[in-house]
Amino acid sequence: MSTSPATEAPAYPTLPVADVHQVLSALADPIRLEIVRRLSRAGGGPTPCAHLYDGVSKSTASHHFKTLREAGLTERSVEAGQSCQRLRVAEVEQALPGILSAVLRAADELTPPQ
Amino acid sequence: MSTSPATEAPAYPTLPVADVHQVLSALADPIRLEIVRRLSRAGGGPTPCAHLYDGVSKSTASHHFKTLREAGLTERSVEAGQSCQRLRVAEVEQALPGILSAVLRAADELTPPQ
DNA sequence: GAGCGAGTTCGATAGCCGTCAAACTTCGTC
DNA sequence: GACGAAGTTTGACGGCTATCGAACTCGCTC
Repeated sequence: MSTSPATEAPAYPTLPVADVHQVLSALADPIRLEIVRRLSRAGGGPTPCAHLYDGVSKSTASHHFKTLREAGLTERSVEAGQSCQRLRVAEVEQALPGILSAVLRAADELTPPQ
Repeated sequence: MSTSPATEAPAYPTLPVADVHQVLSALADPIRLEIVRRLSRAGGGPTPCAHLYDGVSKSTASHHFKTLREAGLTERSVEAGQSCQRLRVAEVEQALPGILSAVLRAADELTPPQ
């Protein structure tokens, strides 16, 4: 049944940062970690989905976006008609201090950005 | 074939600290993270296997020990006839600075020790 | 409003992972 | 040497998860 709100849709809810297990699971997947890296490099602003992944299908990427969102690592927004993801740096840092920055640093040492 | 060294057995080889993906996967499992927490609380010394887990069978625990060892997080030794595990704090800190300490801190906030 | 492009959802599938019991190994002890 | 305790390995099983194509939805644009 289509509710189709006439005013505005909050789209997808932003969830609280999950516990350490769920966050580590989310970051442990190479594709998801790469998404997080690109979001981080984008400076914390909303980034269009299409810029965040390579080598997997759209449906797979969408699944990973959902996983990251459910872990509270990202949130979704819509900018000029296209779906964007944003890394919730401050919220994650507050909930799980030091983890995100340490993981991003380690990933950069493994495979430096370009 | 049993080589049975007369001098001393290095038992199981200590592996290098694995990449960030494998380490995060190892730490993402609740039972393994609890093992790591107990090893950390033991002050970096070798700790008998039996003190490191509850609620799972010996074989499952042994499987988790192996996973941690393969990620380079722990190493095995034998003290007075019983098998012990040791958390490789310094090695992990050097390979992946900040990750282990941040994860342990987050775990302590989730469920404080006793 | 017809068409299009970008994302998401839906099934379906294959592989991985956590779990256990049972068998085996290796100690130490009687 | 026989027994027992502590760990490990093996084999099997169930559930979770990453993946894809196809169908669907939602905004734009013409």
